[in-house]
Order: sequence, then C-alpha cells, then structure tokens
Amino acid sequence: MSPHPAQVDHDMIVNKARDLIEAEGLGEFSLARLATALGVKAPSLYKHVASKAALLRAVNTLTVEQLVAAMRAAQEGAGKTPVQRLVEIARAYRLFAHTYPAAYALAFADVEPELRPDPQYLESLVLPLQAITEALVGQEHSLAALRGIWALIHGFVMLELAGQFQRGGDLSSTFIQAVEACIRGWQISRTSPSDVT
Amino acid sequence: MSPHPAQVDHDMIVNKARDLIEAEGLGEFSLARLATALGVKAPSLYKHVASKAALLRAVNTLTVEQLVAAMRAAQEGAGKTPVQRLVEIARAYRLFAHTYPAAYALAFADVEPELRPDPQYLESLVLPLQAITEALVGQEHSLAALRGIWALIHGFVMLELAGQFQRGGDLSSTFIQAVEACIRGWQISRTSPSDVT
DNA sequence: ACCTGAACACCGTTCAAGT
DNA sequence: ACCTGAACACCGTTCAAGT
Repeated sequence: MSPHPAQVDHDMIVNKARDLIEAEGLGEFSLARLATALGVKAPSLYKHVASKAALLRAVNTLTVEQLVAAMRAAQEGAGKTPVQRLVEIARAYRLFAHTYPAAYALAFADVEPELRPDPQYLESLVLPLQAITEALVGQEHSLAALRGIWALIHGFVMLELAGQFQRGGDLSSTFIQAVEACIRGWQISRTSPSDVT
Repeated sequence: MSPHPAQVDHDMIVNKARDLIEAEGLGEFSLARLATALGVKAPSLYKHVASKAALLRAVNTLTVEQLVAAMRAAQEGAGKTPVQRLVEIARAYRLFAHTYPAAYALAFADVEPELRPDPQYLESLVLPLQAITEALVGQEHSLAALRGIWALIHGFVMLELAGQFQRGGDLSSTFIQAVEACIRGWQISRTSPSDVT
C-alpha cells in the first residue's frame, strides 16, 4: 500500500548480520556489506537499528539466548549424576563456541562495554550452571565455584579459538579432564571439618 | 647530516602505540592518531612498519615479553612450595592483566590470526608454568594440567575485563580459591592406583 | 513510511614529489 | 634517506530529497 513497503525488518538485519560475521569474520563486517546482502543501501539500516554498536549488541543477545538453549538441552535426561550433568553442559558450551566462534568471541570476549548484552540475559545464562554447582559444592562456595568453572570453560575455549594451544594433542579429552579436575578440586573443601557447626 | 634525519624509529612507534592503546582503548587507536602523537604524518610510519597488523603484532610480542618477565619475577625467592609458587605466578599474571587490560586482551583474546606474536614467544611464556606444573601433577598429565590452569587464569581474567562477573564479591580471593581448587583437582589423579606398573 | 544519493569526517594504504 | 601532500577505496553516520 505505502509507496515504500518495508524491505527489511529488525530481525532480518540481526540474523543476516550474525551470518555474515560468522561467515567472514568480524573484521570483514560492515554496514555497507550487510546492506548489500539484504538488497538495500546502508543508510536504510538506520530506520531499523540505532547504530552499528546497537546492532552488534542485538547479535550478542541472540548468541547468549542460543547458548543458554544449548546448555539447557544438554543437561536434560534422567539418570545422571550432578557431575555428569555439569560435564554435559561444559561439552555443549564448548561445542557451541566451536560452531559459532566469531559470534561467541564477540559476545563474551570483546572488551568494548558498548557491545554487552543486557545483564538480565547473562543471569539466565548462568542459572543452569548455578543449581548444579550448588548441588556439588554446597551453598557457601557455590558462587565462587560457579565462577571458577565458567572461567575454566570460557578460558579453554577462547585459548583454542585464539590459536594459543600450539602443541597439539587431543584437546577434546584435555578439556573434559580439566573440567573434571576442577570439579574434584571444588568438592574437596579447603576449610577444615571443624568449621562445620 | 641527511636532509631528513629520522624523527621516529621502530621501537618508539611500538611503545607509543602500546601507550595509546592502553590509554584510550583499541577502538580509538589509529595510525593517524599515533602519527600525531609522534609529531609526524601517518604515511611516514610506513617507512618503519609494514602495516597496522604488523605493528599490532609487535605490540603483542612486547606484551608477552613483559608478562613473562612478571611471571618469572613472581616465582623467585626461596622457601616456597610448588603450590605457593604457582599461586604467586597466577597472582602476578592477573595483576599484569589488570594493569594493562587493553594490551593483554589484544595479545591473548583477539581472534584475528594476523595479530598473533611469534609462537616461539608463547613457548617461553609457558615455560615457567610448565616446570612447576610437572612437579605438582607428574609428567603424564603435566601438559593437560598446564593447559587447564592457564585456561582458568586466562578465562577468569578475561571475564573480569569483559565485565561478565556482575554479582560482585571479592574477586581477588575468589580467583585464588579457584586456582587452588584447580590445583587440588589435578593432584588427585583420576586414574586408579592399579595403573601404575 | 521507508528508501536513496550526496555529503561529512574519518580510516589504511600507496606513491610521486620534495628536501 | 626520510617525510609529506594528494589520492584511492572504504568506513559509520546524517539528512534532505524522492516516492
């Protein structure tokens, strides 16, 4: 009806941006390329997104949502010990980062504060890990243990993606070994038994 | 003597680049700003560096060298157990990353392969950790344990720098707790005693 | 209401011209 | 031998003009 019916909308832009970033890397990404891929000119994008930073923030929110979904799916299924559940989550986390390395790095490794997704989404990310960690190490150390395990998983994946593990070896099994070692370490409370009242 | 005596050299450029990146962030860094800070025009820089990527690679090499030096200094001194030594190294590593967050992130968290320093320097980085890890967990698991502990340290520091630990708390003591837990976990071999031949 | 061309200030990089 | 101005292709962003 209107002289110029919308050719793109917010979701199309965010999804195509994610695809382009994943396909060609963040360094090659520009609004001009994105517009071309959408069959439109760069200035038109500003009718739907406020800025490049806002667009990347939306991409990051999408990434966090998908990672949370993958983690939730991974811990489902009966007949698993808490440790097995946590290992499955870690495996799914790493698989996600390997499948979408550019998007993962943009969401979690970028230092620019402008690109961070809503803190609310970060909370929801941590929730599945939170409950299991608490079951494993008790309430007192659960936040610290949660952060330690997240740090291990994130750090391992990022060092892999940044090509910092130069000496080869089976990184998949090294990863699982490291997660299991970390869990064992947290299960052994450093505080002496006399602390218990 | 010559009509245009050199006003800048390679080291001046690399050092000033590092200062600018640390002071204003990588996003604000450009060759034009760098040239201005050096009292020169941007094209002149190309007499001393091949490209912006090569310059950033040199900055990263410098960062790695300084981190290695900080780690070596931290483990010195007599009368320390291997665990204490490793904890001291971890503390120094984190302090370095907090002191030069932009340079650290550029050297270790950037996914662009163009910016990676020589693999040789990465080897030298890992050496101080290597020997201590071997003393702690034995030769068989030493590479895996090394990678796990590095991943934990790197991941913790990067999540801090990226502002991902939203719920506050004493992150310094959480960090040490996590490192100690990780060490404990690796010290408890998962393989059963019957493996020993 | 949405899209576009033209424009602005800014990039990295090249190169002929100056001294 | 080193530095510079001018130029090129490319950015992100704004805005008046078209339909």
